[in-house]
Amino acid sequence: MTIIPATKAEPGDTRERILDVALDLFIEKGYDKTSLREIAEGLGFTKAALYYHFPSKQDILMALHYRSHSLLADSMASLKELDSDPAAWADIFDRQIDDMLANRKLFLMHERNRAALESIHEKDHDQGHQDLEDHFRRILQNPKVPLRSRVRLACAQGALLGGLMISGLSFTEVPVDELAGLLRETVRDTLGAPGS
Amino acid sequence: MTIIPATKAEPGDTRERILDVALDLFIEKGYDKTSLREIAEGLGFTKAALYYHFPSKQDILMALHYRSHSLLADSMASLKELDSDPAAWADIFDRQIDDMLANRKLFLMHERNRAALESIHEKDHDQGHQDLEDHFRRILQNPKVPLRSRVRLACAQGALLGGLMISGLSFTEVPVDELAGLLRETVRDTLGAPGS
DNA sequence: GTCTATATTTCGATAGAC
DNA sequence: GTCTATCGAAATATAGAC
Repeated sequence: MTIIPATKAEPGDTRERILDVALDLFIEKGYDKTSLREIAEGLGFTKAALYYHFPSKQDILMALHYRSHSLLADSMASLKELDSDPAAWADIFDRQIDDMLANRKLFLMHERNRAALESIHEKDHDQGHQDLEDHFRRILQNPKVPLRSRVRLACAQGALLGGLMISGLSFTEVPVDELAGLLRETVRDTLGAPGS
Repeated sequence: MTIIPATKAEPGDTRERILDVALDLFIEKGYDKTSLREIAEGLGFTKAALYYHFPSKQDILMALHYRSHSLLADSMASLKELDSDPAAWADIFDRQIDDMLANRKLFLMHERNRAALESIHEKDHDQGHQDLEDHFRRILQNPKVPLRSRVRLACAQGALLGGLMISGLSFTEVPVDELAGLLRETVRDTLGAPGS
């Protein structure tokens, strides 16, 4: 398995088209139950042709993972404050909400293929691949952070994912701005009042 | 595929032992990447013996699904109020929190195998199989319920799942009562003040 | 109820022509 | 860049003995 950087070539590129088709199928049927044959059929050519663009099926999933990874780069930049200061969490979530809403499908895929993603994630130690979720996990296990704050952090992350997942399916007609506002206010309440 | 009722025979029953082993493996590796051979090895006998107890691999997953289904039976009973009265939602979640905390593994499995569960869920129309999540989905698509309430409902469900999932991994040493209290208060905030 | 085979299928991956 | 053809592995499921 080789690591494929998340470079976006010009649109219409076969490589990107493969990822788009795979993304839809991974959401609809899940990674494991999606065969390369199905992906190829969705593109109008055969299974073997995929291997010109991706050395393995896992690399297709990896490439999609890197898409979301690069999307959250901005949120990642401000992660250092995350450990020490629970009061700053809400702002970080605010930024995340925008990123995620703009790319719902990517995170829907992530949500529906946790097992598959984690199994390739383990083999990723060669790269300095610091994941947003890894960072969350570390905070949640940090005994210096009050338990109450940790529970609320875990719930806030779940609330955001839950809201996005449902919104990706049920609230497609609602303007993103309105949705973002509602999510922001809800996540803030989940995190709790700063002085509570 | 046949439907297997969630009857609990006496403990030590092979059937239940199979489900326990399968539950652990489905959480750890995911349904798709867990082979019948692995399940059988965890029990000390061979793959073929499983087929005496379950007609197919999917039926093992189904049986586990029915376990969680029966666990939420109580919460289901009070679901009729759910559509009309957002103020009553918090109470229903309260009941759910207890049920889910007492059976974290089951819902952890559910969370990590959404794709697999949904694919068998579609073939389940023969049974009058009213799912809790189905019911939620219906409310979330009901235009009579204010959008703000629907978003908060979706987020509350996500918050609960997120909290449980993390707690199932990180907060194992925390007493359930304390955890339940924190989750209750957090979910309430996620749903929002009754009069807000 | 559990075993030893074995049947059957499907899929990921490769080789090599065009 | 895409094709045909095929390999090899792994998994689900079955048949029938004990």
